[in-house]
Formats: sequence, C-alpha cells, structure tokens
Amino acid sequence: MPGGLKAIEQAGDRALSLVDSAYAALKQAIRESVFAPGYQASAGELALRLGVSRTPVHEAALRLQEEGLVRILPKRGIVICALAPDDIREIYEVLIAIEAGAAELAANLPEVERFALADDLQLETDRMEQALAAGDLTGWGRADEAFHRILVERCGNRRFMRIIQTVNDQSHRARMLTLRLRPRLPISGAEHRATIDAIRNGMPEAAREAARHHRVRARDELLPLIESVGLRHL
Amino acid sequence: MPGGLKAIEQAGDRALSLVDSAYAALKQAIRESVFAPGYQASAGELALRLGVSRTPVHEAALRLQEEGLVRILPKRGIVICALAPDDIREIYEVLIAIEAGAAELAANLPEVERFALADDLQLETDRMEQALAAGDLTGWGRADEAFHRILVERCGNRRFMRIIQTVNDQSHRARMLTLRLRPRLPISGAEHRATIDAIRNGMPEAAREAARHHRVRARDELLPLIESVGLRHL
DNA sequence: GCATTGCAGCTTCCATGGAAGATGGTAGCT
DNA sequence: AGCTACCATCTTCCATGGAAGCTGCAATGC
Repeated sequence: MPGGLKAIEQAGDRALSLVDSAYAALKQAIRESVFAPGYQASAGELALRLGVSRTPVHEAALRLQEEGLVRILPKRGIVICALAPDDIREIYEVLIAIEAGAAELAANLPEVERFALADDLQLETDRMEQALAAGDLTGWGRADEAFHRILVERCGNRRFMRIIQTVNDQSHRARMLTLRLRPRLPISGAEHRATIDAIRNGMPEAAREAARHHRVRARDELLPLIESVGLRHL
Repeated sequence: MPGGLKAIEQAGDRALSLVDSAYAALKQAIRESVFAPGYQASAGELALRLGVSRTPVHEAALRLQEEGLVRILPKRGIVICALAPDDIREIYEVLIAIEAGAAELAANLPEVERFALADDLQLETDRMEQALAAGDLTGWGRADEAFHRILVERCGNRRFMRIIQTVNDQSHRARMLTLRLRPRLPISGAEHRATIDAIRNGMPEAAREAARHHRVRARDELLPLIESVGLRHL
C-alpha cells in the first residue's frame, strides 16, 4: 500500500471519512493484488499501516465483506477472498442477466439520450479497434471496460449499476489475467456494434439479445480457458 | 420492537454477535413498519432500546445502509429510506433480469435436481390456488413468495440469491401494500406452470422467457396502479 | 509413541469518552 | 421588520481499553 491513505484522501479531495479512505485503500490494494488471495491480516496491523485506529479499519472490512472481497473470521482475522472457477461462472451469469436488461432499458430511452449514449458507446468501440491495431492490450481492455460501464451507467437503473460494480470489484483480478490469456479479441467490435445499433434504433428486444449474446460468447470462451489452465483460485 | 433483541437471539440459537442481532432486529422493525419511512433515529436511542451500546448499532446501521434500507447522514442521524415509484420500477427490472436468468439456469440443471425443483415449485403453485379458492390473501402471498424464492435459491447461482434478497428486503413493505391493491390474481398460476414445465423439460430459452414474461406482466400491472394511487413514497 | 490438557499469544468484539460537526433557535444589529 | 451571528445541544466519528474466544505448541499423563 504505497503511501498509505495520503494519496486517496488527496484524490477524494472532499472531506472523506477515515472509514471511506480505509475502504478505498484496502479495496485498491486487493484489486492490485498487493494482498494475495488467502492472505490473512489483522485489523491492528492494517490500522498501523494506514495510520488510523482499528475502528475505521474494522468498519471498512465489514463493507468489504458485504461485497465479498474479504471474509472476517470471528476472533481470528481478515482473509482476502479467492475466486474459484465457479465464482467466475456465477459472475458471468450476473453480467449476462444484468447487461441484457440494461441494453433493453437503453433502447427504450427517449431519442435524445439514446442517440447520445449510442455515440459514446461507439466512441469506446472505436478506441478498442485503434488499440487493437496498435497492439495495445491494456488500452483495449480499458476501452472495453468503459463500454460496458457506460452502458449500465446510463440505462436508467441505478440498481443495475450497483450490482455490476460489485461483481466487477470481485472479478477485476481475474479480468487482468484473462486479458492476456485470450487467443484473439477482434470479434467484440462487431458484437458491440450490433448492440449500439439496436439501442440507437430503439429496438429493445434486439438490444437485449445482442448484449446477452456478447456476454454469453465471452463466458463460453473464457470459462474453458480458465479451467484448462487449471486455476484453482485467483 | 417488541422484546428487543431477546427473541432474535433465541431464534438464531447459535452464538449470534450483538451486531448480527441488532442488524436482524432493525431490519425486521423496518420491514414491519415499526419505523415509518422518513423516521429519523439516533444510534444512541436505538442502542438504548436494544439494550446494547452504540457500537454494534452503528455497525448494523452501516450494513443496512449498504442494502439501501437506511441512510446515515454524517453527524445528523439515521433515517429510514422511503421507496419512490421509480424505485419500485428499478426493483422490478432487477427481478425481471435475475429471475429470467435463474429460470434458464434451472432448466439446465441435471435431470434429478430439475425434477425435484419442478415438483417443489408445483407444490407452492398448488398452495397458491388453494389459498385463492379459500380467499386467503396472506396465504396466497406467502406461497407466491416461496415460489420465487425457491426458484432463485436452487438455480445454482448464489449471487442471484443475494441480489434478490437485497431487493426483496427493500420492497417488502411495498409488496404488503400492493397485495391488497390488486384487482385480481388468478393469472399467476398459469404463468408459474409455464415456467415449471419448461424447467422440467429442460428448455432453457422457454423457461427464461416464461419467467421474464411473468414478471414483466406483474410490473406493467402494478406500476400504473401505484402511480394512480398517487403514492409518493412507501 | 500417542493423546490430552493447559497456557501463552494472538485476534475480534464491544463499551465508553472526547472531539468535531451540524442544526435550530435566539439575541442583537441594521 | 428582516438579517446575521452565535451558541446550546444533539449527533456521529474515532481512539482506546478490557473481556472473551480461537489457535498452536509444549508439557504432561498414559
């Protein structure tokens, strides 16, 4: 955790509570694998590292537990949760269900918003293709992530966004890995375009099915890959 | 909150922490409208009522906030969240997306489990019809709730269950109201049967669409009803 | 050699007190 | 009268200490 809370409190600027800061710092540390899955920490130790007392650390840990990132073992400590292949499957099933719903909602938006959303989605898809042409894998991943985030963020259902946020936090480490594992990427562009067109033209069923199909294919492609590599947890 | 924590600690039997007890007690109190939406409480007051100190109450409040049941206003207090019609819409959209996904998964289960699940779902549907014939509205609601819970509980995705649990906690009060508001109920039986048959016969697409259609119809029936009654919050 | 028991060191859990912040009413000023 | 500034009071936020519980190891008994 380089620099402890300082960086985060600066970044958040606006009067973040110690709990919020600790929560953000720990979450980031987990996302970036500063703490490996299975690592067992104590609230006291983390509090020392972050320069706060045990209380805010404990409350942050409770929130992280709520989101499935850590488990608090009574009287024993805090352990970083690992993801089994079954978890990846479950997470993809959530993505399939929710993003399909989000695409349907998006296609039902008033025309102005629909067009603006479609434009923004197109922008990210273009970025993906550019990154692909330049061989920039990280850039491709970032644009892909943005596409999916924007779709859910702007569909008009805040609960969808919340759900997606939770599973994304859980699966970020897996995502970083599978990005490098995949043999080929270019299909995504066409599938994104199908979703975008359906949204722009206000066709809810088509949008839903396009988004569904996109995630279903990704799941069917990645799951066997993960299993074949023999990952027990990540 | 009749009896405070005592009843809950007894019920839970197994060494429940004070935080868990307080969480359960507060959640139940909110579900049963002991605290009306908009009611503002302080952690100290609730702690006094429950017979514990402020710390476990505060941690329970954090969990409830995570689930959207209360809001903690910094330095001000804890307020019980109200549900606007827009929230009901969002909740139904979540139900539509997740339950459709659950039905699809269920239809893909191994035959033994599929049959057992279909039987149990049929049992609840039968209970609904019996309750309907007897004019027992509460019994009908309970069986309907059981049907939907069992479907998600046994589909093989624990995250689905968790998501549904959260929105159900939020919408329980609204459910109690709309149950009495609806002009007629009997259609549900047939729609449940369509879902059950598709699951039993291992037809994922059919199961998904049946479950989807069931919730879509319920939404399209209830939302205008709620708006027409002019509920601003519940 | 093997099982059991006791203990030391760790952990969380919960209570409590002080500090800082938000609010609403009142007094004082223009 | 209307507006501002202040202050009493209530609240959460966070630090800290004591109590209880879990684990692993060593010592003891068989």
